[in-house]
Amino acid sequence: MKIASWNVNSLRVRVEHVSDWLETNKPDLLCLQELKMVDADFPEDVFKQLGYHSAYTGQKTYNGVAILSNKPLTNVVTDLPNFEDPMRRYIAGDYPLDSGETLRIVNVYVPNGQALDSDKFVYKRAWFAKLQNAMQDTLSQNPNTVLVGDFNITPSDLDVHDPKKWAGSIHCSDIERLMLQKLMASGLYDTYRNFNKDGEQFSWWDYRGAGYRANEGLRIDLVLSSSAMLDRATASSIDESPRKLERPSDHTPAIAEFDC
DNA sequence: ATGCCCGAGAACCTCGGA
Repeated sequence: MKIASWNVNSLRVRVEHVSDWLETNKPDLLCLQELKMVDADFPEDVFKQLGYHSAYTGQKTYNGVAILSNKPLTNVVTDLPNFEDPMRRYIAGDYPLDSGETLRIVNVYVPNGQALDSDKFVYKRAWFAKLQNAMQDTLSQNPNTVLVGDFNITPSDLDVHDPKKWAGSIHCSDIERLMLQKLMASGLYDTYRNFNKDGEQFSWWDYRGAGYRANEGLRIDLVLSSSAMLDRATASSIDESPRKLERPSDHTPAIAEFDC
């Protein structure tokens, strides 16, 4: 099966890109972030015509996450457990595997944080701490777990186009990388890095300046697999092709494939 | 250079993104 994560930076603007990508790549699960729309505007019918069920939680202007699936999800949760938050950044559900087992899929849009001395960074840390707690529970209850999303953290300098320029900055700071390592220490593995030990590929490029043209990117969109799912992983990649389209999202899909 | 570009929403500018 194929699982992908894509921050679309407005689903209203990108709905054709997403539809085309679904038709070409036929993922079993496509997790979206930054819908930037209320639930009433979600283009459920567009995806239904392509054979996809939709689970989503949106809001006006900002944030918003969705899971498109070729089989309906059950036990959908749209709030990060034990965290009061109007920002729509978390959605999870159970996906039925062919074997009869269940996969718990969790899709997150981690707060950006803006700068290490910002109030928004306080929020990022608090949000992430709750995610870590939630994932410990999720993993203890579901051996087959995959956590995907826009983490707004580069796991290491390999994931940064210019580590010197970004050193200590938001998305690349030691404190954020320790947060991510602590989360992963509960039993989650960077699936892309498992298959690409020293590959330097990015999933986001700034719209500004040379941006994509100069490959000035970061790898911040991740597919994290539980141990049981990593054992069944067969490939992981980043598909740059949507970033080359006209009026693209600044992110492009991160993908993992599993033998189940 | 707290800049560059983009999207949303409300007005032709501000906020947030990363």
